[in-house]
Amino acid sequence: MTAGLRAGQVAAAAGVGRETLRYYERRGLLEPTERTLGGHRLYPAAAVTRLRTIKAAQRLGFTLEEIAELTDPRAHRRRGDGGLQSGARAKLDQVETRIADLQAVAGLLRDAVSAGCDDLDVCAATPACPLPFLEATHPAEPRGA
Amino acid sequence: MTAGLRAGQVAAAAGVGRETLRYYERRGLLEPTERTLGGHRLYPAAAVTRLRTIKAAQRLGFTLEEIAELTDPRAHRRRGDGGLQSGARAKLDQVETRIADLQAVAGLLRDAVSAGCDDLDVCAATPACPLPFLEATHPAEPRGA
DNA sequence: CGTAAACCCGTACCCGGGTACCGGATGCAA
DNA sequence: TTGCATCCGGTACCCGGGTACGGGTTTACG
Repeated sequence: MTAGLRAGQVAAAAGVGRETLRYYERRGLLEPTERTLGGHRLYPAAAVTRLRTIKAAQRLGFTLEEIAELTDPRAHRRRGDGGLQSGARAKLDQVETRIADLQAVAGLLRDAVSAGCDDLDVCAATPACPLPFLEATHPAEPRGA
Repeated sequence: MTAGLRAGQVAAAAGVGRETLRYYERRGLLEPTERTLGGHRLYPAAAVTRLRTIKAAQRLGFTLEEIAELTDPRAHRRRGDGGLQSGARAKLDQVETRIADLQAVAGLLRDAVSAGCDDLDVCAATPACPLPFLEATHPAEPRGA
């Protein structure tokens, strides 16, 4: 029966902004809380843990939507169906693919540097230019550097 | 003195949408073209090359803004100042950092899988959980997976 | 010359993950 | 009880890289 934490306390404890709490509630990442008579939210202490969990998952590369789906108790996953396990494996695949892409990009950048490529437009015209001017091998993957 | 290519021809040849041509022109990536009397754009053949160059640079992880800056002939770089060289080296650094981050993430995901972590909220409460619930080591880097 | 396709411009919308702003209402302590 | 901190809800804005829409021209072909 803890009296409940105020929004600002939870936010400070979890290292997020107060607005973020409302945002996560809208997104279904935090359950709607108890309220005071006046309508102010009262969070259980577990909410702080929950927020840390969310942040940890984000650092692992999960989107908020994925986190909501993987950890929503109401969702269509049954207890112990290994939702997180398979989610983590799938995410690991994505991350590894992404690493491979970036390693290819790094290779190209090294080539461009060592080829002494000074001007993209000029370089594009020389046959020695190592850069791939072909149509996107797979489209626009490495964008968010 | 080629007569000039129509927007649709250039777009098709470069594998981009027609809207993208206008967008790039607004962004300063394509120079304003000649126009017909009626106001339709007439592109030189080089525009297609230019677009491929832009796409290649994007694949290397440059943003449109960086590309504009690195390849704008009017910009403050003088001919042969190696702007692209140093740009490529800087970008290479960024990419390598990103790879390292992602490798750390992949390691954590592997840990989470092999630890049999089934439920984030539960796992977070156990001391055996390998996930970092500390405050962001460096904030939110691996987001764009 | 008629008609359909291509093109023009401006604007709004999309994704993800928040942040900022606002006026008004509440909570808490002195 | 008063005064100030906190909180409420709704909405708008930010980043990057485009895409979509819609009404009005213009061009090209038969």
